[in-house]
Amino acid sequence: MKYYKLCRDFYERNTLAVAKELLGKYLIHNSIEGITVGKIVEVEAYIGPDDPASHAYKGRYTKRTKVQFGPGGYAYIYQIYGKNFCFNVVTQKVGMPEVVLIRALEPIKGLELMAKRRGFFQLTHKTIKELTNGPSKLCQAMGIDKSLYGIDLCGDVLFIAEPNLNRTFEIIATPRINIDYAGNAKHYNWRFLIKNNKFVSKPVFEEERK
DNA sequence: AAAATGATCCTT
DNA sequence: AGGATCATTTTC
Repeated sequence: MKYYKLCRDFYERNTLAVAKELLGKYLIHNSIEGITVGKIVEVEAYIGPDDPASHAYKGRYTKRTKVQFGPGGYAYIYQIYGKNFCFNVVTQKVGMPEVVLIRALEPIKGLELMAKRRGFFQLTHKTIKELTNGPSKLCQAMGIDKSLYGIDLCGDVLFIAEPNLNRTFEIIATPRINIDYAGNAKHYNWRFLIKNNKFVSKPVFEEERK
């Protein structure tokens, strides 16, 4: 497969720009079990100390959020609701704790390994759709857990690449999911997804669009 | 030391 | 629509 790996310069920019440009890119994990690849179809931006939905709100610096404060292009992985992991890419420069949460992938390669990790016994249209259509589902399918916390995405284990293809698509922006506690920020359209893609975590209905 | 809180998932 | 489930953070 031909692709162009994204590195520091790509990540250390405006977070909303990075979020939108991540759509259509390939997330690749070279693990001991094998290689898995998924196309990014849904993301959310979490933008620093002023964003009430961000783990770094008001500059909160803990063992968990530490990596957010470093340079862009590193993996921010955290555990939520006990068993589930979420994978984010750190954006912007040192001292700016901003990230993009990867919320859904379209499975591209290593589907059998993904199914095995997800506990599915066979690949059908139904199970393929359930492989990576959610932030924690994709972590399970891709073999991403806390052991990869802080890993450099400019390396060869876990990284994002631009595929050598020229497909175009429309981007839809909506409010972020499950952040009702975030006050006014819950209305910001900081969730981005590829229009009409079947692998997003939650479909966007026409009547919801302004 | 104890309580509160989920950037979710799965089943009903 | 609700329960599971437990690491992480916050509060006392």
